[in-house]
Amino acid sequence: VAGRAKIEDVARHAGVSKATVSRVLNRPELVSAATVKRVRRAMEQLEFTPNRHARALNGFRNPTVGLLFFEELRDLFVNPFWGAAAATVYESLAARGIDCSVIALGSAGYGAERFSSHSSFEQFLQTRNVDGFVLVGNVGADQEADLASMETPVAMWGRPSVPGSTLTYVDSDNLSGSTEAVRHLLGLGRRRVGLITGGPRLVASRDRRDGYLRALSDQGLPVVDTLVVDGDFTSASGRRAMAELLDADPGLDAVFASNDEMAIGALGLLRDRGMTVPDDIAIIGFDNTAAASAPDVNLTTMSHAYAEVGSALVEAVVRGMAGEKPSSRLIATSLVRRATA
Amino acid sequence: VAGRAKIEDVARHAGVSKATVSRVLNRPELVSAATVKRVRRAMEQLEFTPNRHARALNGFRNPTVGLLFFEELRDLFVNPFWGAAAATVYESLAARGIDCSVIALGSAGYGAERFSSHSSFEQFLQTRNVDGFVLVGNVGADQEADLASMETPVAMWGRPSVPGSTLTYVDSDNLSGSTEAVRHLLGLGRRRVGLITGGPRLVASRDRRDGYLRALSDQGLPVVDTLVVDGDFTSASGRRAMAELLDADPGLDAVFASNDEMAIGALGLLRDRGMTVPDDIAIIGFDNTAAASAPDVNLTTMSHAYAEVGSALVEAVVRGMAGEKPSSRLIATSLVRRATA
DNA sequence: ATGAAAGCGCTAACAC
DNA sequence: GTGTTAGCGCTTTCAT
Repeated sequence: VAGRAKIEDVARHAGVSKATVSRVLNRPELVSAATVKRVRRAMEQLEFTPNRHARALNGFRNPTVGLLFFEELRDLFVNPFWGAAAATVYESLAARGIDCSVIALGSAGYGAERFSSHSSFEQFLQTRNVDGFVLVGNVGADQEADLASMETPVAMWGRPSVPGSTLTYVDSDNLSGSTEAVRHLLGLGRRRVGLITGGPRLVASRDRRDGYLRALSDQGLPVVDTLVVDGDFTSASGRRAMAELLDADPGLDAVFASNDEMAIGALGLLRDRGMTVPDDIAIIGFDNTAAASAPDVNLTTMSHAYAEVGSALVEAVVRGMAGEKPSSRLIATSLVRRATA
Repeated sequence: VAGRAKIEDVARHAGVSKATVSRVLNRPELVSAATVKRVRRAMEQLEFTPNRHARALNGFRNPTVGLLFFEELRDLFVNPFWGAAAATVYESLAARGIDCSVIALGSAGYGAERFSSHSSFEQFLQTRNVDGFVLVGNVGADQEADLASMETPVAMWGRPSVPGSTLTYVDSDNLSGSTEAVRHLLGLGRRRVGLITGGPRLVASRDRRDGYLRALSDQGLPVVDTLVVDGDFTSASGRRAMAELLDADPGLDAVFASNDEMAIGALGLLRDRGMTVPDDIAIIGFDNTAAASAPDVNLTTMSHAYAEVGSALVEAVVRGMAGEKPSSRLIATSLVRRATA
């Protein structure tokens, strides 16, 4: 970064003024073709690259959005769902030429705990000097409120947990999706279907449970309490939950797991017990992560429209950056039929 | 970003000059305690946050390093090895208060193909205005050369493929690691051990193959050509390779897979064929990714010292930013004994 | 210990 | 079409 050529050098080299060089950079149509050419050549010779900070200082937007990730960063890279989510956001950003600065708030990075007061969290974000934020992960209620009140545009992947939040969000329609998942099971003739939830804490988890309940009651089927078991979205918890379900009702014929990882954990247990899927028990997951399509898994699941959610999110921040007030969206999921249901 | 308080506002509010406010920000020891206090209070009241671009323009380093990822971005978030690698780099960066800007060069983002000439690639990187780069993924030879000649410090995860490259790198000692892996197999009394490689293209893959060869020849064992099969680091290829190996030698008693994913693919095939691991065939992988430790996998494998590699990489760029010429490092791997060998 | 003033590299009126 | 000039928000001599 030492001794980089500046606009003034280029100007001297090309025998024009700084302003002309600047115009060539930003609005070449205002400059005569010959001059443009001369200036461009000078730029190349001097290996000139504009200083983004100087441009930014003049209100030039060198758009950068912060990909704000809550919870441990490792999960961003390791948890298949969040990884896929982040990847589509990044790709939409890149397609629009927007830089992406990753900001993880897991304790290994900047622990969210560090931000006691509203203002210190906001300030932390302010100093990043990005033009917008896309939120991914499980945002705490406090931070959700802080974020909603910032002037920098923000768009969140997933419905806000705070009722009446004004935060712009894009989410998969988890309620309809899970309803469809369970209906699919019922359509297969299954009548004793269990649910493995993702715990009571997360909105997506509650939505998926509600879909399960709705599908059953739509068919006039009773909800059996012991057939609803909490997991925590990890494969190990799915395995445990599956065992519990089998204890509760050995005649169980189907299970809806609230995500693929838990479904895979459940599958593992069934395999170990020598049961066959889907003949003995049909299994359906949610998310359609990469692992679900592995040849020895081949899990039937509900898929997010990943790319669509990602680009809707990016569109929302971009609109926000343009001064508009973007609206939230719910995006349909789709059934991916594979071998387990 | 509109209407943010600036230094001048704070100065007026506190009844001092801009210079004093700036001093409070950067070198408070030069300002009287009382003034510092007054200014700080004014800052809080006005929710002042310094403008990073203005500071940068004055040579203030607001360190940001670019995490440059080659190949598809999805892999960063989805491929377990690269994900873990990126996470440790990010964490080391965060621990030092360095911002991280992710730049993926997969075709879905900014395809590396776009950069025909040396200078256009360099220029692309220049405009990111970061202070250093950490390279992750499989860097092409051309880009490796370009990167090596940049003034911005660069540190790469993995040995350069170009012989004699001056690029600073940090790598796991794949050669010793794989030698140890195969020795472990031999120590178990196995004598007919197969190798699933990651293909001839990648340096790490070749190093791991060389380790296999070395371990065998150290024991005076012959290398059987048909027991060395190419995969491509995916689970599916591991599965295929395992089948090939079994065809070549039904009496095979061990396999070293060049990464965990392929080992897991191989495990799947063996399971489907009703063979038991490790009794019939012992399997050892490489990388120690999260999947290897899953309860129903429990793969014996060679682990990278992830955190150490990540922090060595960050230390290297940081030294580079300080004007030093950092040196490359090779970091030892370690055997993680689990159920498959 | 504090203030005044000159830039950092660039953009955007406003003149010519 | 192109040049002149005044900032953008901050840091940093140089005075006082």
